Amino acid sequence: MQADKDAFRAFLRDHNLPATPQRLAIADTVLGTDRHLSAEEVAQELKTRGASAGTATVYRTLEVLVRSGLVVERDFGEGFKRYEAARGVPHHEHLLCTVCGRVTEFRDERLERMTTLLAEAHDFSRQRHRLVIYGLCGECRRGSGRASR
Amino acid sequence: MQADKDAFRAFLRDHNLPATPQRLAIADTVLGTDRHLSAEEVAQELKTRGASAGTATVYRTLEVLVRSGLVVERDFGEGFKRYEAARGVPHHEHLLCTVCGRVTEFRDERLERMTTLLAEAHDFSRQRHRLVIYGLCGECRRGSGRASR
DNA sequence: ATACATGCAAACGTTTTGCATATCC
DNA sequence: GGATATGCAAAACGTTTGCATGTAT
Repeated sequence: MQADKDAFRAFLRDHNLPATPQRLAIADTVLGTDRHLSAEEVAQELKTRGASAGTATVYRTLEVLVRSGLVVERDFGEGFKRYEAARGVPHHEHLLCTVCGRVTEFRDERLERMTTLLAEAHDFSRQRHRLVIYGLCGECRRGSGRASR
Repeated sequence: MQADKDAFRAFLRDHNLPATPQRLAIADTVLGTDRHLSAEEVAQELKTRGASAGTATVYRTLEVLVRSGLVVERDFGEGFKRYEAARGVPHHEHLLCTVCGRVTEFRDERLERMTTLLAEAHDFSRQRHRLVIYGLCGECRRGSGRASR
């Protein structure tokens, strides 16, 4: 993910966008975790590490990160969006624990093919798809619950 | 769908909920179409047919309809929710045209099974899943576009 | 009669925007 | 120095809630 951080600096440079401390801190936060953070969580995380940025800056920087391709925006129907480091990983699906909110990723080739075929069967040309499986993660099922994430 | 409307009246009766004209009009609107309406579209549709209801009433009635099981709430990540007549149809997936917003449904048994297996493979116990395939519907691909839906 | 629904307007949580000020290059 | 970012507060968006009033049974 150091590579990603460098890539972000390069992106900023290439687009004549100032590399401000806020931008770099936000990028560090999002690119340095495999969690799927909400904008609010990003802001909190910043404070934890001593940095900090106004809400507007957080949103605006997340937008830049998404444009750079280094971060992907996700909507799991929770009423807010989450942001995930792209890590050059191709498309994948998500499992969302309905108790603790933990997000797990997985990739399945069959699914990729199926969605294309299913779309065609209904006279659609597939652009992308999104699968979220809601359920209980192992920890929560076993009652060894934790607060969140 | 007349059956559904009757079922809603029965639901109201059984739960000692007054069958107000607003509730019946909203139920008629949602149960009488196979479209996936947003709350705002429901309100507009009401006006079109001479009826009308305040925003709060629309939302509150949609909630009752969902509780009755006659309507299902959907979130396709568009920033708002849509409401779909359940029609006794079991779970199904959705195709969403990214140009005109048209929603098409389909059912696939393999997918049902796959999601359960995929969840298990990741130590999750599946509760439900949501698959949305985004793409171009036939009409929009052929350029015979239409305004919305 | 009485419990419940309605409509309005205010509150909500998330995200966006306007603008004066501060910062990067 | 000049373009661009920041932070704040206000607005926007879909949705929810409080409350005075109206209505179904």
